[in-house]
Amino acid sequence: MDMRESITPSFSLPESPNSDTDDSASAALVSSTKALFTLLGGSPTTTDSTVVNGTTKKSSATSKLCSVCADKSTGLHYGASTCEGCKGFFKRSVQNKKVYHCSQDNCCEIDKQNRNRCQSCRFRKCISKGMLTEAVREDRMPGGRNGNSIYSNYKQRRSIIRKTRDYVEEIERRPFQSLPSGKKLIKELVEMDCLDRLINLKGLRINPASASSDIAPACKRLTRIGDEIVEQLVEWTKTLPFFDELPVEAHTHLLTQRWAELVLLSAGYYACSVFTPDSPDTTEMIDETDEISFTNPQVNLRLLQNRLALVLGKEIPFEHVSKEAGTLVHRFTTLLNSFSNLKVSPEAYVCIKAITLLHLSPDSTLDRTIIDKVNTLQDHFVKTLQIHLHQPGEDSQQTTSLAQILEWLPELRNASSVLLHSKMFYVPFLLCKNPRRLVFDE
DNA sequence: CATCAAGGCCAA
DNA sequence: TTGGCCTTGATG
Repeated sequence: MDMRESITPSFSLPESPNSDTDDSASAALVSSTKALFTLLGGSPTTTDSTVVNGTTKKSSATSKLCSVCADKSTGLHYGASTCEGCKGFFKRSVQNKKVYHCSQDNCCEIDKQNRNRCQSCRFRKCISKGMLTEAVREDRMPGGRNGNSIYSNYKQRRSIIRKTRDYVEEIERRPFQSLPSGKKLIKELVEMDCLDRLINLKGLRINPASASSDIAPACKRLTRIGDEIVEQLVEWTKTLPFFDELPVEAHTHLLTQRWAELVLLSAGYYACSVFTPDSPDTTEMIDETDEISFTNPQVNLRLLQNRLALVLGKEIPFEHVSKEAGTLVHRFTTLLNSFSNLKVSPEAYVCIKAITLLHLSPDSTLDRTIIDKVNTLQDHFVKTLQIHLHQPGEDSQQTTSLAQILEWLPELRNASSVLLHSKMFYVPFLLCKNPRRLVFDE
C-alpha cells in the first residue's frame, strides 16, 4: 500500500505505529487523536454548568457537600470538594481512560440517589465542577500533595475565560473603537501562546553522545514527532479562553482537522519574527547557510539537508532530500513569502491562530448548536483582529488589511494538505530553527 | 506532629 | 463498579 516503504530514506516518516488501513492524512495521528481525549480532560460532551439547587453562594454549608452529587463531602479531591464516591469514580475513570456515552441527551441530573445511572453525565459534571484529570497521578505515587502548578494553570485559565467574556461583551456593545481592556486581553493571549514549546520540539534534539550508531533513536523520534506536535497543540488549546465554551469533542474535531495549518502558521510566524525581512547583517550565523530563505526553495532544501544530518548524525544525499521533501519545501517557502508580506504582529498572529482553529469545514459532523457556537467564536476573533488592525501601530505602519489576511488563509490550508501528504511534519520546524540552538527548560 | 490529598483495598 | 475506610508522604 505504502510503496514509499521500500524506498523510504532513513529520514522520512513511516506510517503510524500500528495502523495502516488508510493512508489518509491523519493516519499518522491515530495515536495522537486518541490521546487528545485523555489530554483534553476526559471524555464526554458539553462543559455546561447546570447550576442546580441554589449553589449560588459558597457558604460554609455548601462546602461540606459534594459539588457533583451533593452527598457529604470529604474534602478537596482533584480540584473540587467531593464525596468519596465521586472521588473514586473520577480517579478510576481517568486511570483507566474510560470513555462513557450517555444513552439520553447528555443532560442527566446527578445527585446522591441517581449518580450511578449515567457515568457519562457524572464524569462531565466532575469536569465542569473543576476536577482536573491532571491531578490524577500517572505514577500512582501515594501521599503528599500535588504541586501548585496543576491548579494554578487552571486558575489562570478561568481568569482568562472571565476576561474574555467581559471583552466580548464590550466589543458587542461598542464595536470598532479602541479598547484598552481588549489590548490587555490580547496581550495575555500572546503570553499564553507558548510558541517556544512548539518550536523546541524534543524530537528534534541532537543527542550529543550519539555517534552514527545512534541513528535509530533519532529516526524514531522523527516518526513520533506528529504525536509531540499534537500534544503541544492540545496544551495550547487548553489555555484558550473559549476552552470551556466548547465540548471536548468539538476541540478534538477542530484540532484533528486544523493541526497541520496551525503547524505551518506557527512555524511561519516564528520564521518571520526571528529572521527579520531580508536583513544582510546576520552577525551570529553558524554556517553561511544557516538562515531560512523566504524566496529560494533550493536554499531551504540545502538547509534541510544539513539539519537532518545534524539530527540523524548521518549525511543524507541531496537528491534524496529533494525527492522526498522537495514539494513540501517548495510550498512552505512560497507560503513564508506571502506570509511575511502580511507583516503580522504577535497580536494579529494569535488571532489568526484562533481563527484557523475555529474554521469548520462545511461537511462537519458536529451538532448544529456546536457549529453555531464555533462560528460565533470565530466571528469574535475576526472582529478582534479587525479592531487590532485598526489601531495605530507603534513601530511600523500597519498597512495590512483584514481582507488580505483572510485571503491568505486558503493558501495556508492548501499548503497544509501538502504537509499532511508528505507526513514529514518536522520539516517546517527543522527549517525555521537550527537544532543546535534548541532550548529546553527541563 | 497534625493535616491534607493522593493512592489502595475489598466487601457489597 | 462502587464507595467507605485505610495507608502514604509532603507540607506547614
